[in-house]
Amino acid sequence: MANASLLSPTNKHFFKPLLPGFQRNLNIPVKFFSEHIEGKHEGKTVKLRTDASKRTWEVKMDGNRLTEGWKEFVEAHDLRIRDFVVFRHEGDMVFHVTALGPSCCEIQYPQSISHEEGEESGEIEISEREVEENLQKEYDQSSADLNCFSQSVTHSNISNDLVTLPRDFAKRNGLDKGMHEIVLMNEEGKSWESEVRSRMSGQVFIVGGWKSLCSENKLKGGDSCTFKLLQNAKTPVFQLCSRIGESRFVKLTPTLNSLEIGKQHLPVSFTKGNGLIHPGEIILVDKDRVEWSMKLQVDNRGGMHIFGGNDWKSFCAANEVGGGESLTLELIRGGLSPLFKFFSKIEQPSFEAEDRRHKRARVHNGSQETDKGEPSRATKMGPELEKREKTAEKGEPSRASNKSSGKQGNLQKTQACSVTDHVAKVKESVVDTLTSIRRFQAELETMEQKLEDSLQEINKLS
DNA sequence: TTCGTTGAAAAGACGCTCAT
DNA sequence: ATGAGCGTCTTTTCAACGAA
Repeated sequence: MANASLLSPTNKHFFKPLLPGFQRNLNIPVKFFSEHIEGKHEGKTVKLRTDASKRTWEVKMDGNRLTEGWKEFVEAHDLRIRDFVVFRHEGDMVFHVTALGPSCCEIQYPQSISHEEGEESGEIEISEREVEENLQKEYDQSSADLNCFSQSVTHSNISNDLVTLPRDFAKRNGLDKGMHEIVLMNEEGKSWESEVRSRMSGQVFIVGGWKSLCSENKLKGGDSCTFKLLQNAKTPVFQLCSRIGESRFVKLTPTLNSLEIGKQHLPVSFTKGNGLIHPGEIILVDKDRVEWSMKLQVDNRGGMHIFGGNDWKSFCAANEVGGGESLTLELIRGGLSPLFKFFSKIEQPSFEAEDRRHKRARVHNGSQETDKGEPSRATKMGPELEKREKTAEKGEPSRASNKSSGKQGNLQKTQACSVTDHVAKVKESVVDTLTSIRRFQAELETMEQKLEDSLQEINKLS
C-alpha cells in the first residue's frame, strides 16, 4: 500500500490493536473521538476504505463504538486477534484503514477483496457469496500447502533420474497406485515430461525428467526443493517453488496416551521448516477463539512437542478432537512465542493409522483396554460428554471455562458442583482473564513502541 | 530398465525418574 | 499430583544396491 497520505499531518490517525472480542465492535479512542467526532458527527455512519478493495464499507457508530457492519469488514479483511488497524481520517467521516499483522508489518492481500461485477463504491452490503469466497480462499490456501512436498536432491537420485515421492503426498493425490504421466515444471514455466510410478513396496517415484530439471535449474546434491501440485487432473503438473519446505499447517493426531500425559509431538519437518527451534511458551487458539497457553519443549534430539498437561486434553476437547482423531493447526506466528490457531478437525483417520495406534497401545500397555471394557480417562471424555460440555459452555467462551471443563473429566462431578465450586471457577476465570489481559498489555506496549518508532522514521524520511 | 530388498536414519510413542 | 527431562523401543521412510 502506498501510504503517502499517512505522512500527511493534515490527516488525523489513530490505531487500534485487535483484542479478543474485537469482531463484534471496535471502540474509537476516547481522545480521538472527543477531538474529531463528538458533537460534529455523532450518530452518523462512518465509511471505511482500504487499499485491498475498491469498496467502501459503511459502519454504524454508536457513541465511540463501531458496531453494525464492522463484523463484515473484519471478515472481509480476515482481521485477527493481535493484528493492528490504523485509521486515517480523510474527512467527512471517511476513514482509510490499514491493517498490520502481529509483526507490525502491513498485511498483504493477494488481490482486491471485491472484484466482481456490481462492485460500486456505494455498495454496502457484503454478500454471502463474498464471505464464502473468503472461506474458500482460506481453504484453497491450506490445500495449496497440502499439495506441496519437499525433496532433497542427491547425487544418487540425479544419476538414476529418479526421485522418491513422499508417501502421504502420493496417497493424498491419488498417485500411490499404478503409473501416472506428470509434468515437471520450473518457476519460469519450462516443463519436462515425466512419470510417477509406484512399487510393490509402496514406494512411489518420479521417474524421468528429474535429471534434466536439476541440471537446468542448477540443483545439485545436498540441495532441497519444494514442488507444488498445480493440477491434479489427467496430467498433474509439479511446479518447482522457490520456498523451501515450509508449511503453515500441521496435522496432529493425539493418541489417548498423549492426551493423558498432555504431550504432543510436532513433526520435525514442520518445526524446522518454520524455524521453531526454541523452547518456550506457545499459544493455541481453539475453534471458539479461546486462547490456551502451553509450552513448547525440545528433547535432546531436537524433536519438539507441545506440553500442556491437562490443557492439551482440554484444548482437544474444546475442538471436539478425541484420542486417535486428527486436527490441523495453522501457525499464525512463529518466533519465540509461537501462536497456533485450530484450523480444522480431520474427521476420518485412516483405518491403517487407527489400527496402528491400537496395536501400539496394546503392545506398550497390556492393561490398556481401549477397544472394550473399562474405558480410559481419555475415553470418558468422549463425544457424549464433549457435547454436554459444549452445551454448558454456550455463550461467550472463556479460557477458564474450557480449562475447568477439561479438568473435570467426569460428568458426575460436573453435576454435583456446589455453589462454592462455581465461585471458585468464576474466580479462576477472572484471574485467568486478568492474566491474559496483562500479557496482552505487555505485548501491546512493545508493539506500540515499535509502531511509533516506525512512524517517526517514516516522518523523518518525509 | 525395472523392481525387490535391505539397512540406516528419522520420527513417534511411551514410560521412567526426579524436582517441585 | 503434576510437570519436566530424558531414554528406549517401535515404526516408517527412503536411499542405495543388486538381481532379473
